[in-house]
Amino acid sequence: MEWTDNKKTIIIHPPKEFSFEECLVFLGRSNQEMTHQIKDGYLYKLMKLNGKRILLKISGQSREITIDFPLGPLLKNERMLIAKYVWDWFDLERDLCSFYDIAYQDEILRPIVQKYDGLRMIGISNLFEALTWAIIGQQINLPFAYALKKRFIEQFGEPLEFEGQTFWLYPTPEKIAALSVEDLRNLQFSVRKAEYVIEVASKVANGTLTKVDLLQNENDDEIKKTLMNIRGIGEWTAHYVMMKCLHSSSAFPITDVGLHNALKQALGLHRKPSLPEIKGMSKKWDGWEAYATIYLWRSLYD
DNA sequence: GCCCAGGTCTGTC
DNA sequence: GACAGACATGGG
Repeated sequence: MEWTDNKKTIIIHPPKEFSFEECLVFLGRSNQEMTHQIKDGYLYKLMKLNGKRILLKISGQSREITIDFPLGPLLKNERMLIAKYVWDWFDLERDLCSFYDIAYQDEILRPIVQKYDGLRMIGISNLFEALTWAIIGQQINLPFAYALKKRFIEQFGEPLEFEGQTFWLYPTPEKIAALSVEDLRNLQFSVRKAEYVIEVASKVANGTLTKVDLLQNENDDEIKKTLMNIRGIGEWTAHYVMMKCLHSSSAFPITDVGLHNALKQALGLHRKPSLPEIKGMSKKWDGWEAYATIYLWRSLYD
């Protein structure tokens, strides 16, 4: 991790293959997003560290990311944890050179990685958030998924008012574990989805499901098995969470509808590619399937 | 009205 | 192991 600690401000020094602007486009893809906000080119993120609320105000220049703390100065240890958080958020530990090498050899990926050069896998560090967001988004269109998440956060999350804006902390597993199915039905969750979310909340709240434990697994296959033993987590969700939360570059939500549409478009097909076809073309992406997916998803919204 | 959305589970062959 | 049907709702 490369960063400079100026006490009031932190400056992150990302590796060369990074574009703050491209990441900002991704983060700004829905105006219903409540887990962060973008205003006047600044990215705001509210988080809680050891019970203390911290608001990050982030801006990107060509070779650095600057983080300010509008709520007041932080302790040295807190600043280090925040630097680490942002470093992981933008997946800056990863060396993208070999991905770009592979992608430039591939007819499908080449134009896309050229176009969105510097985009990185934006993470969801909070396991509970990653899991529930994935469950919420299952089988419904994205705008509706965002609408559900927005209601979920506004109903059960924690707000912070600052300079006329409201920032939100994601609901805690403890709070959600105590809900009834009916509480979530009121937000237009299906009965099934409500059950899944509450059950996952219970597991996280009672400590039987943790990020640390998941990362203790031997390999991605073991992590996947562990996740898929949980009700509501199938193949797609397991891979999504491995990408977004556990930093797996080879996770591959191959059944994803968005991925299918992106490939259809990239290849100029009249139908969506079949699973065997996708397996065939993804052989070239070995080890980088998650990044291929991120770039293909990106190609869908502009 | 019909089909498709960031799928998963259950029951059946 | 493969496959149909149910699940809830919104948009085209």
